[in-house]
Amino acid sequence: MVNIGDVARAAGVARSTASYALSGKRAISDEVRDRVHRAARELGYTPNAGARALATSQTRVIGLLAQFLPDEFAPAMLQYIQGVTDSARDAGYDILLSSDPDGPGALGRITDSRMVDGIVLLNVAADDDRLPVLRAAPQPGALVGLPRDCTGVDVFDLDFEESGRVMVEHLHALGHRELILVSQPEHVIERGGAYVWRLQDAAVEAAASRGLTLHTVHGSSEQPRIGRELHALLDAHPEATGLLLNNEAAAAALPTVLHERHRSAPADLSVVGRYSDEFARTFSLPFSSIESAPDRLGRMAVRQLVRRIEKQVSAEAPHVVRFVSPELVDRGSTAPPLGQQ
Amino acid sequence: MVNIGDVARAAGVARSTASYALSGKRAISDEVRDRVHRAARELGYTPNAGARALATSQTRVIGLLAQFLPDEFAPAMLQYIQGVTDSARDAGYDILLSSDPDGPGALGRITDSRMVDGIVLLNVAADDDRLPVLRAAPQPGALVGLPRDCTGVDVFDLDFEESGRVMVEHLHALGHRELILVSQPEHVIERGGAYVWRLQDAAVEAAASRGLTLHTVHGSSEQPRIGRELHALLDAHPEATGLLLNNEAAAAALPTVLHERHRSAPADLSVVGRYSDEFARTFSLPFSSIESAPDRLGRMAVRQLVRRIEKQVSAEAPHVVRFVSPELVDRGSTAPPLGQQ
DNA sequence: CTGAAAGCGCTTACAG
DNA sequence: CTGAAAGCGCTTACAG
Repeated sequence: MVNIGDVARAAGVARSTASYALSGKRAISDEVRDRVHRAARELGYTPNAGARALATSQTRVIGLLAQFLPDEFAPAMLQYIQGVTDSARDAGYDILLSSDPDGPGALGRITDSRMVDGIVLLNVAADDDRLPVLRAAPQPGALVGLPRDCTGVDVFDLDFEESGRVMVEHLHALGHRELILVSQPEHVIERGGAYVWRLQDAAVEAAASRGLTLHTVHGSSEQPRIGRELHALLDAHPEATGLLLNNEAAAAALPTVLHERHRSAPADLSVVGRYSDEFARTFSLPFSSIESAPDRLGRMAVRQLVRRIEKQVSAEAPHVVRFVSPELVDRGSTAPPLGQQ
Repeated sequence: MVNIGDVARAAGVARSTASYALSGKRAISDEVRDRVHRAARELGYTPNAGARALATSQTRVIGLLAQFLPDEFAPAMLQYIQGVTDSARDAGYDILLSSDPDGPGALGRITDSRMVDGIVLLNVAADDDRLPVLRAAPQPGALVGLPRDCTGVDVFDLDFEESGRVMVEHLHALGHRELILVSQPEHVIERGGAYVWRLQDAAVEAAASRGLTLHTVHGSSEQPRIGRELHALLDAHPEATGLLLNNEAAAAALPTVLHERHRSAPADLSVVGRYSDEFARTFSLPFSSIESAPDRLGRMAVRQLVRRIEKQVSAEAPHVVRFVSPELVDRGSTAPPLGQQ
């Protein structure tokens, strides 16, 4: 393989000159620069990444720690990965993807061996066991998801509290008085999925302050079980006129459930979910929803991470905790309840 | 950060001795070995990946070239990525993930800079423009998907021809005489998605040789359009009693379509798809299907790639083209046609 | 504006 | 069984 020595020789200059001509890090006469560039092109020169990393302590690689959890809905996960991967590429970084079930172990190995310049953590739990490792690492880290303790990392997440409020307020404004909220399974909470109760608690409070009845329940994340649960739920609360879904699997199952009950939204039931527009299209979901913005969150995390890596923001600059405001995407699945139109 | 010199000093030996003690590549007295290992552990030593790569020309990283195409069904893609990522980890390799729309460019950059020891190509087209780049690269490559020309790479794919035959034969054996096959969109073929016509041609031939009527059609890959297309299709061929789906979006949309028509499988229509069991569970699809085995294919590709990387198979050893035999997973969606039970 | 040299942190022949 | 040294391919102070 051709190295910088070959390029230098072909251009008739020293290796250091070839390096500077290529990087542009110091003034070079036009003539020499052209000769070096031509030689590099003709020989098909690409710098050796390992050597460069060794010399500069920079790899231009970002570590992406994802976890494919059996109780998470995989298609929803993919969009975060895409957002991170795409924006990393735009910023000139490659992605080292780890889905090792041993998150702390994989993270420590990747950071200690200096394979990456920074880390993006997906699927962050309230007391995420990867966080101590990340804080001890020399590289900066950005999270998608809100942990209990945000010190030492930049954090990005959907504003789940506000999402819960928006859902309730939207249906309240239309005249609904009895609602059901289907959240993720309970073991997602046990694992530290704080977004579940963040949305739920806010929804409960918003409902209480408006004198609404709100039934809360944890749905399964598996098909076809969640379908049966939805049937049971609608049977149990025949008076409820509004359904809130903070559970992707429930949203994906609902169209079939409604068909089976010969019901439709919004005629018989107003429905508001919480998922991305991409998700809605993939599953052909006709329900209005709070946009969960996975691509945007991934993009924000990478941007801030790159700023830290490239010292565009000082290491002492305070870390940010930034929430994306929920936006209700109207797909026409809500209306005033029956008898109130 | 602690390096091998620190470990050697702490253990009171030379750096070379520390290196050998850690790698076990030559005989070391028990006492020295223990001292070195203890020092490494106490200091928290992890070798610098760039330095090691520079010295050994091995990175222990595999490049994974995926493409998120707008006309591909994203959830199906994720499973291939998971299969590759998981088995790479099991073999002791990390994954560098690229989803750059400029496949050849990204591939060339990654291979030329020696960031990876080998390459896995996903989503391979008949005349894939990444293949010339891969063949010119010094690293071995493994593909998931069959290109027209397989020279210089190891290839793994589902046996789509046999899949088409199995689908037709299965329904023929049950007594069906008129079938419909819904394939992927036409532009998937134009882009080089050979699996579309590989399955279709084989199905057409199998049907012809048995005197069956087989209507073939290209379905869209978007919701809700594919749903409307399915309705139109079933309207157009009221005599057809069997439906074959080589189109994930169509499979995902079919339950709703059947509900809307007050039809069910297998009572009114026998249905056979081609997708993974994981996919069936995610979308709660009740249709029997040819298992597309994305995890298994990803695993096979990585295994063979690792064998080449680690020279367990000589560089001259002939490259393999291996097909996974289709297995029909019975979910009870096929039966003899109406009036023949 | 350009070059000779040191150094990044490893591994591995070469000596003993 | 162990050590001193060279070398992998870069970048970047240091000199001129």
